[in-house]
Amino acid sequence: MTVDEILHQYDLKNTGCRKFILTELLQSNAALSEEEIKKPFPELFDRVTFYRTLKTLEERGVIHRIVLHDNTVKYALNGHHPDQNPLHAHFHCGKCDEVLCLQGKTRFDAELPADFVSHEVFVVIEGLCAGCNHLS
Amino acid sequence: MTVDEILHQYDLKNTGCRKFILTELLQSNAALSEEEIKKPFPELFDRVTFYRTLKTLEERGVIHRIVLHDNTVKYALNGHHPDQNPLHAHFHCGKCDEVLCLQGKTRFDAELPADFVSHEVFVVIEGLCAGCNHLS
DNA sequence: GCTATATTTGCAACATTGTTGCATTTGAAA
DNA sequence: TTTCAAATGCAACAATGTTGCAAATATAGC
Repeated sequence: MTVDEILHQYDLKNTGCRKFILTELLQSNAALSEEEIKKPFPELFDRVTFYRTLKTLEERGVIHRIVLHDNTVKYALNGHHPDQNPLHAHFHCGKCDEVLCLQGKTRFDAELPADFVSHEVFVVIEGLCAGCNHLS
Repeated sequence: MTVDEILHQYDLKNTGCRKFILTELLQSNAALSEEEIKKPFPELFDRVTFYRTLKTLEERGVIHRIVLHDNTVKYALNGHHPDQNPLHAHFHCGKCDEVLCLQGKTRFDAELPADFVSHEVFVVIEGLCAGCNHLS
């Protein structure tokens, strides 16, 4: 799946900022913060353009936001197929700060109070990744 | 459990801002945002004092932060006994914005990649509470 | 390839929240 | 009552979120 194909599939114009963001996310298998995405060319696009482009990509379902417990935000591409799974689980390494999506492979149950309805469940696992775990 | 008892138990000075915040949290069975805590007396304490007091109370283990998927933060008292449970689950009503702690009553499993270690798990369930569910 | 048009972008400006330093005030122990 | 570490208020700054508007640009139709 190329960047151009993704943009076409979601009926989005092929603009510089979108191509840049999607290219960075495609190259990385970890989720990236706005700052991490910008890193190779910090001044290439205006702050506001970046902000609005990320918002658009999220609203159209191309990417999703991951909010960590320290209040920082990372972004990752959605799966190619529209994601029907209401359980969004991510792993955050407290040492190297890397964030991974845990697709499937997770299970969550909750007894909610009577008449409560659950729409989506967001899970963040804080811990150490394999690399950082070995170093310690 | 009174505010004074809590402060004494955690070996914290009995100051105005601390008493105010803990009183508000004790009265509410929902988690509260900084703004919601301040609501009755918005100008009673300086913004910075409020910020630092919340930080102190969190560091000392009196309260805990809940980071929602929309990036907002709420605060709630910890249980009286030091919380050893690494699973922190909360419910957020998307309509009335109320946040509840789900103590126990939740179960989470994840197959992490090899050699990954989990320390804490933060869960936020987005949905509708009983009241808002009935109205819709 | 050219034109028209809706969309995207950059800039300025402002809002909100997080954060630090420092001088003053205050809680509580002696 | 005195003393001192701790808490508070103020000023200031940083980071992030957000809006309005004019200029630039992607693409659909000719």
